[in-house]
Amino acid sequence: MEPNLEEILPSKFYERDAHDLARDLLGKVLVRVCDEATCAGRIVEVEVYGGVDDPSCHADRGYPTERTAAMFGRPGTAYVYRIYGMYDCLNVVAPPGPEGKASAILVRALEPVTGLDVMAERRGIARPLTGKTSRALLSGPGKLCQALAIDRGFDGADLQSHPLVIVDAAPVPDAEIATSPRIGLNPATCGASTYFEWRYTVATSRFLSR
DNA sequence: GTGCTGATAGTCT
DNA sequence: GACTATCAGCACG
Repeated sequence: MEPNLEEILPSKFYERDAHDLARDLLGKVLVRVCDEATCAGRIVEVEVYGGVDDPSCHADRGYPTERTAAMFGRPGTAYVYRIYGMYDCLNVVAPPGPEGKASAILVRALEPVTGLDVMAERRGIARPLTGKTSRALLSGPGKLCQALAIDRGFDGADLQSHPLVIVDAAPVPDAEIATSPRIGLNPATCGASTYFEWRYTVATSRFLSR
């Protein structure tokens, strides 16, 4: 079904438990409006961070730093950080957990919807796209930020106003949602949280990060 | 298909 | 000074 790129998700959508929110973000569409084109992708993979004690969460220490301040902001805003010196990653800020611990949802992969040409150009991928190269457009947190031209300028930005919004689309049935451990965590520093199944994916999608 | 390596710079100790 | 919520490219089977 074709998403309505005008139907922006309201603040109320973000006002609930981060895990419920993460499940319901699956299937919604991230829309990036820029001069060249409107680019959009359907969310098919997310991970929850924080909300409770979670050493893998950047905000686990409980107070904001210059980098993590946005994670302590209003639900439905963006937290964008740089990783490995070269990639930016987009998170959706979620409400804090019961003990006031900050929480956010990392957007890990999207299924291309519109603006494929512009996204391919930003990613340095040759056109025309094939099945294989279209998969490479948005199948990872660093990749999707590159394709949608999302950088740390969006840190703290509201996801309910252009040029970056999340719009409504058909929900994903529970039967199609899979959970698994989060990607890239280090057991030495993250302990048991390394194995929490806090990664939510649309199991039927061929556009996942792995 | 799997697995390893290097690139790269900001953040916190 | 150590570490990192990654990716592309290459080797290998």
